[in-house]
Amino acid sequence: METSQEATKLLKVGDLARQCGKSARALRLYEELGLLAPTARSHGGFRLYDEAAVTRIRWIELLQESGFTLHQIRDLLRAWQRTHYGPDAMNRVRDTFAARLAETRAALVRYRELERELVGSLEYLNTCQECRPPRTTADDCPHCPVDHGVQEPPALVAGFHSSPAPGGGIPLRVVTENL
Amino acid sequence: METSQEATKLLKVGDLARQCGKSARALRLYEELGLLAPTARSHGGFRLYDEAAVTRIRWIELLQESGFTLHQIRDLLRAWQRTHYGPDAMNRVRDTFAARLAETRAALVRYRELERELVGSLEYLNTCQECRPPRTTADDCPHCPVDHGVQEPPALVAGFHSSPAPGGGIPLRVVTENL
DNA sequence: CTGGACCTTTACCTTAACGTAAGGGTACGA
DNA sequence: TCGTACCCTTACGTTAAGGTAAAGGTCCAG
Repeated sequence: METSQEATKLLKVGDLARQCGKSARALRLYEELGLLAPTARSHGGFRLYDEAAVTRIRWIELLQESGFTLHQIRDLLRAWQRTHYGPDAMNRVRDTFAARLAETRAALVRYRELERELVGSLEYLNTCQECRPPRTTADDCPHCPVDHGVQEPPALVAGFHSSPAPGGGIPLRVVTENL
Repeated sequence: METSQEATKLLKVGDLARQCGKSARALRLYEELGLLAPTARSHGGFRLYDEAAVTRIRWIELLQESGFTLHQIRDLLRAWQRTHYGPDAMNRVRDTFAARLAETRAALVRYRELERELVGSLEYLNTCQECRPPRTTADDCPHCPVDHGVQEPPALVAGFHSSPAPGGGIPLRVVTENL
């Protein structure tokens, strides 16, 4: 049963794809981008992967979820492979991670702000719920019986008013002499 | 000087674009998508905007930064405009914001995890810094003088090893009889 | 040795949010 | 009445990460 190679049964793209929850197309794309290579090809040209490929693909997925693009992952991989030839490449790897960390932290700040904005907007929309339809300013809702504590509409809500609906008709073609 | 209309000087796309830090193309796109409409057209067909357009654009920008797509913003706007005809549309607006809030919170969780991952990875890479080139496992770095406290490589680092460089040459075409 | 499942490459399609260019008209100061 | 800076529409290009199709070759169980 055992050939000259290891008997660790090799996988065809379809098998590998199923095992990783990816499409065969995706795996070929990864190869095209230099992220993944089959350990061998069958006599007839079929890609054959070993178990390490599974690890690699999971890793790619993880990095993708971390916000890296496939191209960045490729660069990262290339840099790592060049660590054989000096520490510069290693530094690039570390820098890339550091940059991503910075971006991640920036994203955290932004998302926290956004959360506050959304909560505020929802609060505003909810307090105004009984004035149907609710309007953005107190002026639009003059005899509103509720004394809602929220005064100025949150920024996310403030933009709704004004500006004609673009879907309307032909926008009036005003002859504005003396622009 | 004052025509029949308000004398609030109207802006041409270019002016508006400059004032909002957008391109004229973007503003036309917004119009095409139903997000923005000029209050009028000049005799010759030039778009003419009033100051409300600035507010609208800033709002669009804010929503975009909040993770909404332009199409979603359009839907939001349409729903709002239909609040005239019942509370259903209003509910859709509120639901949309609520959904976004949920997604935002999910993103916060993900990013917090990611931050930990990245910090861990950087820590790992830094402790291994003096073994040039650093390797992922202690085995790869046998006579490393440093007793680095970090043992197993973080997931983000673990995927570097193994798998041939796809850029290499023609991958060996092994005749694997008896697959 | 054959059928059907799977594989190969090549190549065009998709979505978002614009960029850029072409070909031509407009607004307005000098 | 220019000149020229700006505007109009139409339409194709771009990037990311694949999807999908076409035309054909391969693997292997029966």
